[in-house]
Amino acid sequence: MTPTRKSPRHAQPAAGPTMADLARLAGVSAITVSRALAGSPLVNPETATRIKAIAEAQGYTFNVSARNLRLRSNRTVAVIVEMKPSPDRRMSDPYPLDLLGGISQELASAGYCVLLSTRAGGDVAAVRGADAVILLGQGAHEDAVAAVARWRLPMVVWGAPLPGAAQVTVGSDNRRGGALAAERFLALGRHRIGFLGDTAHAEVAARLAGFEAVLSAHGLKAAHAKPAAFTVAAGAKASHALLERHPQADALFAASDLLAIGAVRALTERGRRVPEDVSVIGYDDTPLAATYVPALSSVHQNLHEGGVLLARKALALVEGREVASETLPTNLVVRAT
Amino acid sequence: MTPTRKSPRHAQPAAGPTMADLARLAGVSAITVSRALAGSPLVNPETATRIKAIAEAQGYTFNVSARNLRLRSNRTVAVIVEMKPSPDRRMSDPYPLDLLGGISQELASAGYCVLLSTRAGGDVAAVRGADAVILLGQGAHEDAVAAVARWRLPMVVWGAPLPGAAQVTVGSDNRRGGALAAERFLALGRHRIGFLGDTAHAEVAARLAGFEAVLSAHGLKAAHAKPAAFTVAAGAKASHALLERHPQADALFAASDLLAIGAVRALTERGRRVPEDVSVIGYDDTPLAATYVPALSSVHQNLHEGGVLLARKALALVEGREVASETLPTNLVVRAT
DNA sequence: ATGAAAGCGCTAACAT
DNA sequence: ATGTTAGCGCTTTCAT
Repeated sequence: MTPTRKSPRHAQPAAGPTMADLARLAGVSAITVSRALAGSPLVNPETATRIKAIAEAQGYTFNVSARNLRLRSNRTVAVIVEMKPSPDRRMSDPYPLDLLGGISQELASAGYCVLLSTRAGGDVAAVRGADAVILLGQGAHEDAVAAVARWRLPMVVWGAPLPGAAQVTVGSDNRRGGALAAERFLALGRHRIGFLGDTAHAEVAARLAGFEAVLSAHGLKAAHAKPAAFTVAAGAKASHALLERHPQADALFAASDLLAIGAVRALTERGRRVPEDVSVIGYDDTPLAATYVPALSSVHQNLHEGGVLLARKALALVEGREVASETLPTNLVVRAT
Repeated sequence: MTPTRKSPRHAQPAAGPTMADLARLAGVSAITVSRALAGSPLVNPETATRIKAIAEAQGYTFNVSARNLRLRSNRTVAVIVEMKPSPDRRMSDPYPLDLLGGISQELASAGYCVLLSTRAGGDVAAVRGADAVILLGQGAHEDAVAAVARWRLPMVVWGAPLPGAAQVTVGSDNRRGGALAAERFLALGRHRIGFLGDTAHAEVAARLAGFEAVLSAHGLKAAHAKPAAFTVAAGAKASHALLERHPQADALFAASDLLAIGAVRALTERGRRVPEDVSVIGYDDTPLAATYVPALSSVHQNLHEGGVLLARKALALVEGREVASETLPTNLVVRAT
């Protein structure tokens, strides 16, 4: 009646060896194996070496789920990327990947995993089970933030800090980025200045705020145009609209490099030369900006470092430490335009 | 002596409710809760609805680790990206993100998770515990493939199929891409043709093979130059070297758009006009190519679809199904160059 | 320095 | 349609 050995009630594809198996082979108990593999100082170094050798020889793989269940932690951070993977709206901004690089590096070195998902993936159990969420991009009117906040997980957001909001934000200094662009235009003697960007995005709003602050200090105002998307075509269209109203514009600041390229295209189509007649500054300093002809001036943000910072704050949140929002420095890379 | 209730031996931060808690509240057993939440047809619809309501009200979150432990499967696929996240070598190719979009979408809809990692992350336990690996990029001389293959997990590789190799590969038709470029050059009446790319990468080798096959059918040979990296600067440098040897070249095919832009730059520096004197074709059809001036002709590959396919094959491997390598169609997007 | 016992939360098998 | 039993592989007490 007493259950003697493993009664194979579950017809499973017999997996690799467990710690118990290794223990049997090494003539020790499972807990010693656990300690040895975890590098605990409690085990005799010789025993530990022997156990590790056996583990290696047996092709042992650690069962993460078992540990996670026992420890009630998943050592996993979900990263939510705003991706609309449709053929027409390609993810042309390479910025998420740079951020991901930083995040991945930092989390990996802390022994955490990066679980990649989109907003739609929020109902996947594993995402909800993550120890924290990193949200890349707040979305228009912070809708993404609101959606993910409902998951009630520790959350860090890449974007612009919002006055009223409680969540932790990491982002480049968008205000300063905008201010730098304005200062550059003023230094060039430009006075008929336009802005291209959808302020429904908090980052863009901050860029505009910094931009306008400098201009208004000099008694100037900026004309706005709101592109429908972050694409070259939308940038060109919005620029045309703006130039229709302000044909004498001599400087345009765009909220992204793609929009800036659209602006250059629209200006060229209208027979206005860049940079002779009109200065253009973009944002993000993507490879696009550097290689474009004319080489595009652009506001640079260190995305890799941003990723590292996002990861660190997420981990701090998991550990219950106090965490504050942080802003990364931005700088203007002056090129031909 | 009989263990009556939960003896709280483990001082853990009391997590949310478990299925047992919900069962108690609903006046059913845990297994019924399990079945109800899993949408099993075995439970009375009314009971199921009631249980779901209670779960919702209690803020229940499913414990993935427990299920994974029980089911001996992690429902997770690791995606290995070749990222060297250093400031000088930015990840400028946006292609991994498009692939990731497709992968993520497909895996999520199958209830699987995407675990993002780099080659260095191979010792993270969670990665080794994944049900399969998707490797993005084979690496020079397939070193990445060799490294990841050692993990002995079901693996699918994005790249070019190799004659001798056993692993499953998904990639665009690199040979055909090369052939299309060659045909275009011939149609333009070009005969002094050069190729820019490092054939240590199998994809590049395949592009060159297709390219040369068409040329040699017309009794032509291509001059080679091997850029040190996939950057504009390396492309320009390699182009200069090639043009030093073949100053009369009238067409250049580059293994990536960035290299192609480097080539245009080098040509311009040498006083040769593009496309009047020299035709240039790139590869990948990145936004870079479309927005560059002159607009760059480039070989297009559908990366989103590639990602979907990678994911499907990975899942098929997990399920023990037969899986074959696959090649996606490529087409040439003719622009100004 | 090592071990015994217990249980993390879930679900497959076998009842009823 | 619902319940009982058992156990996935690991690690934290509390012994020795």
